[in-house]
This record gives sequence, structure tokens and C-alpha cells, in this order.
Amino acid sequence: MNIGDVAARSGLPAKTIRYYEDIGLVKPLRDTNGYRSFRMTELHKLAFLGRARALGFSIEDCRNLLQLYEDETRTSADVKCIAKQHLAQIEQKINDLAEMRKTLSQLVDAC
Amino acid sequence: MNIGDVAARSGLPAKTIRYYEDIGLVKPLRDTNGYRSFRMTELHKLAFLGRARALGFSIEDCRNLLQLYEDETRTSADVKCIAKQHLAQIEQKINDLAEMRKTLSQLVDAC
DNA sequence: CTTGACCTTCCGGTAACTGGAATGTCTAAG
DNA sequence: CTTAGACATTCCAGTTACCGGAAGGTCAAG
Repeated sequence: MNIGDVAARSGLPAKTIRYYEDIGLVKPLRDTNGYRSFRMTELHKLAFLGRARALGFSIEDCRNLLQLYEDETRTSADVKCIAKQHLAQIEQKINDLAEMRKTLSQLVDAC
Repeated sequence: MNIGDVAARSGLPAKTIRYYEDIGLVKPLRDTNGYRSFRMTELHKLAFLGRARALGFSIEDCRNLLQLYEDETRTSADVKCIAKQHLAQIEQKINDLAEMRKTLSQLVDAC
């Protein structure tokens, strides 16, 4: 897959994808012509990045989350611990969003 | 309330609060000594900004949301329409987060 | 074999902060 | 009264996470 395809499929601009390669979040192969060649795993990562960033996760959060999945030398306990922290963070965000939804619903009803 | 107090209470760094004043998101009064003087409404706005930004809402989203509340010359129908759009956006974020939670839970269980 | 839609790198700019210097103010202790 | 510290101010420079555009190479179709 070329960059245009992954851009269309992941929803991220090509510019952003190149930037994510620069900072080491994805490592696409290269064709003989120098074009980036993406596999499905990179597409998935990029789609994840797009969603996570839109939900306010920092680049470093994303890097950690991605590593949780790809790290083969993982100590199960470590992964579990880190994942749990992220889960708590996610719960917090969901609660905050539910709160915002409530407030906004009230505003809509008041109209 | 001085900037240090609102910083502590809202969770935002003083630097960020000054920046938000620069771009017109809050308009604190000034004491005779030149110090910013914040009222409760500004504290609420700032706390909201902190949460909304952490949830991935853009500055412009935030500006719109804040205006929904303070705009006295609002046409009820307009407010309702804009609020509904934001509600949809919130629902989407909640769904994405629920999806992430599910995936992460599975990872935790697999450990 | 050219045209148009891809791709590449590089360079400069922007948004949203962040850090630090230089300076002023307030409060409490000596 | 003054002095130490913990505040506050502005201003300027730097960082992160991109975005836009130029200059040029690649490829598939006509």
C-alpha cells in the first residue's frame, strides 16, 4: 500500500503519516523506487493513532499503547500494569464526556 | 482570585491561562496593581477548557461551546442546532473510547 | 513519450503551548 | 522600615505536532 491509500483508509493526512514515521511511530518498508510501502499492521496502527489523538491522548501515550501490543519481550505483569493505568485514564475520559453530554443535553432541552 | 489560585483550582498552568486570555477565551478583570482578577465564571470556563482540551476538542470547538452558554442574543434554534452537533461529536468520542476500553481489557485479561 | 496523478525530500510557517529573563508587588518576619 | 520570599507582570525565544508549498522523481494510461 502506498501512502495515499493508507491516508484514505486511516483518515490521516499523508503529511501526518510521514511525520509519524519521522518520530518512529510507524516503520513502513520502502519499495525499490523509494516509495513507502505499508502493511496492514501499519494501517491499523495509523487508524489507532488517528482515533487516540482525537481523544486527547498524547503522542507518548500512543507510543506506549502501541508498544503494549508489539512488545514480544513483555513481562505479562508489566503489560497488565501499564494497560490498567491506561484503562483508568479511559474511564476518566468517558466520565468527563458523559458529564459534558449531560450538560449539553440540558441546554438542548432548555431551548 | 489571582492567577495562582485559578491555576491550582482549574488544574491549568498559569502560562496556559495567560495564553487563553491572549486568544480571548477568558477576560479576567485587572486589579489596580495590574494583577489579573478572576471571578467564578472564569474559573468554571478554565476548568471546562482543561477537560475539553484533554478530550481532544479543538480550541475552536471550545470557543463555540463557551459561547453557547454566554451568548445572550442567542436564537434558541441556533443554539439547539449547534449543541446537537457537539452532542453527536461527544457520542462518537464515547463510542471510540468504549472500543479502546474493550480492546485494552482483553489485553489485560490475556496477561 | 507525454500528461497527470502519484510519490519523494526539504524548508519554512503555524498553533498551542512552555521556559526563562527581567522586573514589579505583596506579606510577614526581624 | 526593610528585607526575604512568594507571588505577579511582560516579553522573547524554544518546542511539539503538525501543514503548505516548492522542486523534482515515478508510474500508468492514452
